[in-house]
Amino acid sequence: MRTSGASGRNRPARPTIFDVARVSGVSYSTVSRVVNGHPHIRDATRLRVQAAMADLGYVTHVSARTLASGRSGVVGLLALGLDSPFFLGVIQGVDQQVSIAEYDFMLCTTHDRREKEAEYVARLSNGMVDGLLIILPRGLPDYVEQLRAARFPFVLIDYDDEAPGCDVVNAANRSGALAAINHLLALGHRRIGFITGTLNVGSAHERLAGYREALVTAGLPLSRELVVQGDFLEARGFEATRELLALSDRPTAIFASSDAAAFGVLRAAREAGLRVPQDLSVVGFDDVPEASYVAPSLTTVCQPLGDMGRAAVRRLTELMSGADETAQRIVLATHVVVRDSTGPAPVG
Amino acid sequence: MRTSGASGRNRPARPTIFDVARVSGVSYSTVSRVVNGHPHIRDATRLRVQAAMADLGYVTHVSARTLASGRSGVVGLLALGLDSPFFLGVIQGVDQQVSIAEYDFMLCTTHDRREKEAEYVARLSNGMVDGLLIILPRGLPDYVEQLRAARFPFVLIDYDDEAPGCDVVNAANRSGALAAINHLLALGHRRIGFITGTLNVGSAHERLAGYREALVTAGLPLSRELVVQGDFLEARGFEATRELLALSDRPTAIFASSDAAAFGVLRAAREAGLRVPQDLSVVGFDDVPEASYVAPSLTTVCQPLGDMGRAAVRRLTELMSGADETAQRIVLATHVVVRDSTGPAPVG
DNA sequence: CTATGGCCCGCAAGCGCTTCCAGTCCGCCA
DNA sequence: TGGCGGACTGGAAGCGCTTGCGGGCCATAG
Repeated sequence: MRTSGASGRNRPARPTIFDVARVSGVSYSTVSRVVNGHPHIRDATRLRVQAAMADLGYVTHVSARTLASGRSGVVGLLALGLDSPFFLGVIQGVDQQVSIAEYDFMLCTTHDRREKEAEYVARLSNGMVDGLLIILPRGLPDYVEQLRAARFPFVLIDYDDEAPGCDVVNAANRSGALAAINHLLALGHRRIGFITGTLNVGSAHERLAGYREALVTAGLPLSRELVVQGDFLEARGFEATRELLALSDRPTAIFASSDAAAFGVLRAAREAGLRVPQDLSVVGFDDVPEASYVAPSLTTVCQPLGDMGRAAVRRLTELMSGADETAQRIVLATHVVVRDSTGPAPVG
Repeated sequence: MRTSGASGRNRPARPTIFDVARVSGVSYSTVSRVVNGHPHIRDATRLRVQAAMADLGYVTHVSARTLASGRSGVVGLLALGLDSPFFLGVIQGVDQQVSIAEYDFMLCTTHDRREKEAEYVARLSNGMVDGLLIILPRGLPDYVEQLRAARFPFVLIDYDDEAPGCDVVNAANRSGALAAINHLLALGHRRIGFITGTLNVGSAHERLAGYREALVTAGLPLSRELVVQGDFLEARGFEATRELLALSDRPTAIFASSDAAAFGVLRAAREAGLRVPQDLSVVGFDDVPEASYVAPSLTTVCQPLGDMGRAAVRRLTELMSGADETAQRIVLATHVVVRDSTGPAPVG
């Protein structure tokens, strides 16, 4: 008879299904069936087994189960890092929905070391997780094609480019930016500065595209000088604003690609002695909590980060359960939240 | 000869060490040795094997390795949720250090369902992870004792209570609060309001204790009315401030147990027409990025969140590598960052 | 009284890997 | 020239679990 040995370590050995089987007087496969809720188990047997499990404190060994069944019950999330509120918001939604779907959740960050990504993906997709969420900057890496070829379930998040055959969830970045600019146009602004995000990120491009589209539609010129490269962060937002305010014909409004950057705009405006919104209107993007309680509170584009995470997980669970429908792109709506940092353009 | 079957699914089968062995003409155990970098492998053999691995795109199957070796190479982190900047800061540090230590990182959140924690811990500690970091609110649950009994490596984070025999990493909450109050006292403040955190969290208690200690040391009375229950969040900070400002003898300074709550204080002060810091001084706790760029910028107690995460991982790796020293409590220093939200107490 | 079929349940064969235990081979010393 | 030890490699067992297959068992039908 097989028995659970102490496995060399001096840790007390955990009971296995064999121990449970012995105690409850059934075979180990019956124990396995009880654990997995299979039908065709006599109630009396099931109860005996469950009692024995409780007695011994049996806990299933996830790796063993994974190895034998080929399913791990874990969803992986691959992200660059944990710094921006964007990641965090998405991750919260993911976390929530994953737990609802009764999966576990493995978070992997690559810290910008792009070359490690492929390795991670290979390892994860090889038995570690049943499905993968990937928060992907611009540009489809090779491993995406490999995942597709291997028919491994995965969903890309915040990927604004073309991704043939891939499931994608993202926010309506372009139309959000467009709506923000239209809001400013409606207030009479004609010279509107734009601070971009990190341009190796798809969403940053789309926001820029929305800005341009709005201006073009309104028949306004696209001044190169009004678009300043940023990086989503406060410090750069501050500097970029100084550049914009130094222009001979300074803008009356500034749209930043993130709330953090917009906070930098506010700080630069204060420093320059400009009142917001009387002298300068400011719009952000994200709608982080702080946006509503700084002074002046920030007009911004609300991006449903949590919803994106949840939607991605929902789609992924569909894929994992074998729904082999054709790939879809899910775009979640954004909307402008008008607060105190925007007002009518100054006259003259 | 063993061969890697298609295992039933219609996914292309991943190559195993058997395939690599066949291609490179060695035995599978030799392949395993090459993979794990064992000594006593002839260079020529190693190269042949490595070439075959590259050829076939071999990736080790983590569950199989875990099952066979008893080590998973994964560190688990158990937290209530991902909402507060506290968790996030710690998690970033953890993430960073885990990756340096060449481990993988599994994040588990319990969403306040305390009853699920024990289950999680049991599953994780049973082969899923090699060590566990636990961000624990007040009160030691049973499973901690079980982990200790099983000699399973784990570290508690932000646990300010007694935890005999446990490794703990936390910030100097009490002395941080004490220093903050002393800062206010030095500015001449005598009536200082305090907004607590969620009191089921150890650190919230310690901050309160620091507040009290500072007042007592200064020979000032502890007015019950000056201590208002909060929850670390902005909205409650706002309300609590309204209560404090409604007192007949209103405080000239307010210390909030978190920066978010302090932002609520600032908002309430604005609404009440009070100038900060001329009419009211405000101090927060955490030093989140926003603290430095709101107006007025926030005087706060800086808590080295990332360092806490890193320290916890370092300690955990020690424990996992068998350094069975006696448990230690690592307390990381906090310090007051003086900014614009505090000033001399108003005269009269 | 026996054939039939549905419930239950046990056995064995793996899942992909690590690791102990024996080898084999070779160079070297006596 | 025989033996010996070290470097290197192969085989087998086993980690804890799932699952296909087959065989008991009982009730019902023939």
